[in-house]
Amino acid sequence: MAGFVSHFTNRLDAKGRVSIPAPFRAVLARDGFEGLYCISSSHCQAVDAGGNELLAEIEKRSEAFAKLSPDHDALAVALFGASENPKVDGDGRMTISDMIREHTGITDQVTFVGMKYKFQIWEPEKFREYRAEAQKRALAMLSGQSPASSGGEPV
Amino acid sequence: MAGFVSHFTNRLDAKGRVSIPAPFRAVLARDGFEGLYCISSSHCQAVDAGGNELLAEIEKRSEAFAKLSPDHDALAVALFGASENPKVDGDGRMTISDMIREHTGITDQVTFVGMKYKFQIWEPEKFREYRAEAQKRALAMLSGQSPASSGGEPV
DNA sequence: TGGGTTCTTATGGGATATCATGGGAAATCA
DNA sequence: TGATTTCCCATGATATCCCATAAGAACCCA
Repeated sequence: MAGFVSHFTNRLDAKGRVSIPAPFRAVLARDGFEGLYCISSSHCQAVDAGGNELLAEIEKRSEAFAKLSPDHDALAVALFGASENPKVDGDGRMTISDMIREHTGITDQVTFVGMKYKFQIWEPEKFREYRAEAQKRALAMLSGQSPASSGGEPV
Repeated sequence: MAGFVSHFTNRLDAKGRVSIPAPFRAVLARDGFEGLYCISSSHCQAVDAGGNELLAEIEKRSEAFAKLSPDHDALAVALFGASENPKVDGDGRMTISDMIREHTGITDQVTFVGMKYKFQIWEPEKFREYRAEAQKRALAMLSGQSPASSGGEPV
């Protein structure tokens, strides 16, 4: 499988529920995580979501510091305090919590963006802006470092 | 096998399906990838498609950055947010998504262009234009012109 | 070499399954 | 007990599966 890829926009219903895109559910099922792991992104108005693979990545971060140390505590609060573990109902829907609403500005629609090992949850319009920016940035990053691709993509 | 070579133009049916050329299907079968991996090209109105070999190429690009960092996120959105993982039905057909339609301008016909480790999906007329340009460029490169002459980004 | 035969391939279309979404009813919480 | 959450079912739209067919390519055998 190719992990979380592509992006989808779904509607919130009157009860605050939204369908997680079916292809993403398939990836989560394979990952084996119970429900969904969510954590507010520290550098943009989106929420990171995923399963064990994302969680492992987060944990790796705090492992760099000795447990019980002030640094570790601070990081743990920042990371896990900003986390949630929403349930997924039998029809593959999650409810958007107040925390997610506040952090993302989501009102009636949700955009899910695949990022391979995780996906992000965005307010659609904010995502469009971020995406345009990300594309510019990606182009700059890739032409800066990749060995052979600056002068026109090799066939 | 020689990878994806030659090019083919097939018709879209009323349901938005199109047959992937049989020689390409043979290459994909050997590659072993589930379905098809597609990603919008950042520098022309085409979609890159392939299997594990293409995916590995894409993944290599983001490996240079630490996961969860702003750089990695931006790259992942640009790359994997613009990717898809379409199924291939029992008759070797894929459906052309809205994302591909918008990016390529495809309406009723699709041109598949072999590029060895991947192939591209084009609107036929746009491909003809691009091809004429590419041939000129190739000629210049082969006859030893300075690579700087590739200056004008095509399309 | 020629001509018939079989396979493969692209394409069409009907039947079926899946998905996103809505809403009622039961369960849970405060 | 009132409000919210969870579970379950309904529905329309879309996607998928499966089979049919026609044209062309490959094959075969005299």
